[in-house]
Amino acid sequence: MSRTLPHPTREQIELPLVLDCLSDPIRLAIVYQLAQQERVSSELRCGDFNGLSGKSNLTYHFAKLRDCGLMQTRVAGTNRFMRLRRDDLEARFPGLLDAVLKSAAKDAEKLKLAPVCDVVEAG
Amino acid sequence: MSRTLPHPTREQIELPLVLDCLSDPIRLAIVYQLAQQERVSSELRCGDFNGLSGKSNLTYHFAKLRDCGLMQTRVAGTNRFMRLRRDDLEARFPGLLDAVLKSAAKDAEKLKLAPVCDVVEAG
DNA sequence: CCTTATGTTCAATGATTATTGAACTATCGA
DNA sequence: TCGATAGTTCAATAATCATTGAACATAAGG
Repeated sequence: MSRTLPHPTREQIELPLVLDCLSDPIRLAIVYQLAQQERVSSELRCGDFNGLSGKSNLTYHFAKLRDCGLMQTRVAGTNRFMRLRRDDLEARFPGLLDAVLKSAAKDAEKLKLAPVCDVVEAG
Repeated sequence: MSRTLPHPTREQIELPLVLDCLSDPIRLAIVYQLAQQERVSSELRCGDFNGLSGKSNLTYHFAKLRDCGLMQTRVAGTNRFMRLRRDDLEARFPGLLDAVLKSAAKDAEKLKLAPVCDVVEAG
């Protein structure tokens, strides 16, 4: 059916919604994992997050992340590819996403985040 | 009544709780106003926030802000003085509070935050 | 003492939230 | 065409949330 999903424009991204989205452990883990993977590929499929929760629950969280402007979803066949809206976030709220990701990285264990590799680099 | 209120230690401050606290417009306004005032005085009374909501609702939000470690409450007579736990936040999540405050400042109008130099003394 | 000003506690309410599973749609590959 | 794969939709649930007002507690000041 619809090949494109609704996303807010850069200007429509709002701080309380972004913070609320990031305050949920599952959504934070999604964003974190997305950020981790960015160097390899800017996109991940829904299925790459199946370890975090059930599929229908993930659909729910993906919608929230998309609605608040944190990530963009691209439909390709039966797959949905998602990426962080880094530039939009940075333009809108400079330094915010990095600060959150760095904070999350500090508590990676406690937050049960993907222990893949280091997300932070020295400034 | 107990003269001291319970606060989490620096190490007990957790990212999701902090983000969730900051995601509420009223609480964000409280934190913002507290940050604005910091150069003049590090503390504000509960009553200084009466413009944001009713007293009992503010008590509720103050408790959330205190419980998550964002602010500290000091009891003095019939007054409660509150301040931002800037150093603890900075130690725990470097750059996070500043990024949020800067982001909030960008949307000050939209978020109906107190104008910079305008500290209301009604009465 | 009494009054006033400060802020809390409590109960009730309506709204939102995260989660689950079953049923469903749509696409790809053999 | 058939069957497997990827993900959504829907309804139901339990939990938490923000908000309100009334009643309460405490301290300061006359």
